[in-house]
Amino acid sequence: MDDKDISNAVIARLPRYYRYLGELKNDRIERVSSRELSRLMHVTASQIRQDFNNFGGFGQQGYGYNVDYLYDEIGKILGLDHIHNMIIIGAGNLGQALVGYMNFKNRGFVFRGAFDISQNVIGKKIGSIEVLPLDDMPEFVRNNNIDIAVLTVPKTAAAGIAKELVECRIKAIWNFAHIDLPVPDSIKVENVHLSDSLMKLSYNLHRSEDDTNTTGAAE
Amino acid sequence: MDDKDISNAVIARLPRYYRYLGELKNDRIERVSSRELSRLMHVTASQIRQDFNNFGGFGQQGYGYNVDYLYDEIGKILGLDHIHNMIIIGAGNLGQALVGYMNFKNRGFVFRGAFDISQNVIGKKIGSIEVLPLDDMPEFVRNNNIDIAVLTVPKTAAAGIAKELVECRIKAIWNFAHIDLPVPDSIKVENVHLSDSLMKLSYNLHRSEDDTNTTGAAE
DNA sequence: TAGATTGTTAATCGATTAACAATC
DNA sequence: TAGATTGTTAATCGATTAACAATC
Repeated sequence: MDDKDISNAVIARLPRYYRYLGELKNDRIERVSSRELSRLMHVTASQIRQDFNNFGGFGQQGYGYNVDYLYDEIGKILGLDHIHNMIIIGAGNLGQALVGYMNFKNRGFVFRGAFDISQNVIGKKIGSIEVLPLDDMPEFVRNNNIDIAVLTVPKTAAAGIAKELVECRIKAIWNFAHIDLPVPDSIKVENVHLSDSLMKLSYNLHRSEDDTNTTGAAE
Repeated sequence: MDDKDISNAVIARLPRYYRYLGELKNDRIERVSSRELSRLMHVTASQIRQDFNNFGGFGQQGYGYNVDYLYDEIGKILGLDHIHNMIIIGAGNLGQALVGYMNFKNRGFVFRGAFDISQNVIGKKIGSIEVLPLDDMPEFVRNNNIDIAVLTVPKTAAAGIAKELVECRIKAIWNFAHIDLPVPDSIKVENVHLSDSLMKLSYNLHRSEDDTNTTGAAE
C-alpha cells in the first residue's frame, strides 16, 4: 500500500465523500459518475477522479463508480474497518456529549473508559461506563488496548495529561483543549479548536458586512 | 478596508496567531520578531510576515512586532471587538457544553437564548438562560438582534431548521450537524463535523502503522 | 551609523483544473 | 460498435518559501 505522502487536503475530503456515498447507498443508488457526484457535492469532477486515483482505480471507464464498493473502499482507507478503543479524559458536558454520540460507535469508535479529577463526577455513569479517577488512567490504557484518547479538559491541565499519555504509549489523541499539545510526531494528534472555528465564522460575518458597505460607496 | 479575497488558508491561521500572541501578552513580553514567532509556532517566518501583510504593515523594520498592538489588530480582523448575540438550537449535552464554555463569552460571543423541541429540556435552565420551545425561535431571533445560530441538533432536523433560520434573516450559522446546510451564500456557515475529524485521526493512525510495517520489509 | 528585521518581489513548490487517450 | 466515463498527463492557478532592498 503506497498510502504514503498523500496530501492533507485529499484526506480532509475523504470523510465528505464517504458521507455522500453513504447517502447514495441509502437511496439504493448503484452507480455514480464523477460528473454526478460533482454536481451533488459542488466540487469539480476532475478533483474527484484525482482524489480517488491517489488510492488506485476504483472506477470503470464508461460506467463510473459502484457506490457500495467505493463506499467500502473509502471506509477502509479511513480505517473504519477496524474497532478503535477510546477513552475520554474530562467528563464534563463536552466529554459526555461525545461519549453519548452513538454514531461514533456505529463506525467502530468505542469508548471503553472515562476519567476525571473532580470528585463530583468520579463514580458517575456516562451511558454504560463509569467515570474513574485520572490516576487510574495509565494502567487502564495499558491493560485495555486503548488506541485513542479524547482530551476534553481545560487547557491548563492538557499538557500534563498529554505527557502521561505519551508515557503509556497512546497512539492518537483527539484534542479538544485549546492548546498545541507537546507530544512527539509518532503520536497522531487531531485538534478540534472550537474557538478557532468560531473566530473564523466571526471573520466571515464581518467581512460580508464590510463588503455590503463597500459596494455602496466608491472608496 | 480591502479585506477582500484573502485566502481561507490565511484566515484559518489567524486564530492560532491570536492565541500565541495572547500567551506572549500574558507573559508580559512586549515585542516579537517573525523569527521568534516562527520558532515558537513551527511555521516559517516568511509565512508569518506574508500573512500579516495581507492586512497592512503591523511591524517595524529593525524592531519586529509590538505584541499588544498586533494582538489587538488581529482581534479586530477576526471581529472580536464586537459583541455577538447567539442562540443555541438543540439543548443536548453538546449544546449545554457550548453554552457553558465561558471563554466564548470573554471574547464577546454571548448566548441569549436556547431552543429545543424536547419536553424533557424545555423550561430547564442552562446557566442563566432558559430553554424555550423551538417554535419561539423565529420571533426571538428577530427581536433580539441575533447574529449567530449554533446548530446542535440531529442531522435529520438540521435542514428544516436551517430554512427557518434563513427566513428570519440569521447572519451566520455555526453548524455541528453532520450535513451540508442548504442555505444561500449570503449566510455564513462554519461547519464543525466531528466525525470527519475523528475519521482523519483514524486515517493517520493506520497510515503510521502501515509505515512501520513498510520500513521493515522492502517492496 | 551599523544591525536588525520588516515589507515585498521573485522563485519554487504543490494543488487544482483541463484535456484527452485508453477502455469498458 | 458507439457512447460514456475513467485514469492520467499536461496546463494553470494559487500558496508557500526565499531573497533582498527599504528602513527603523
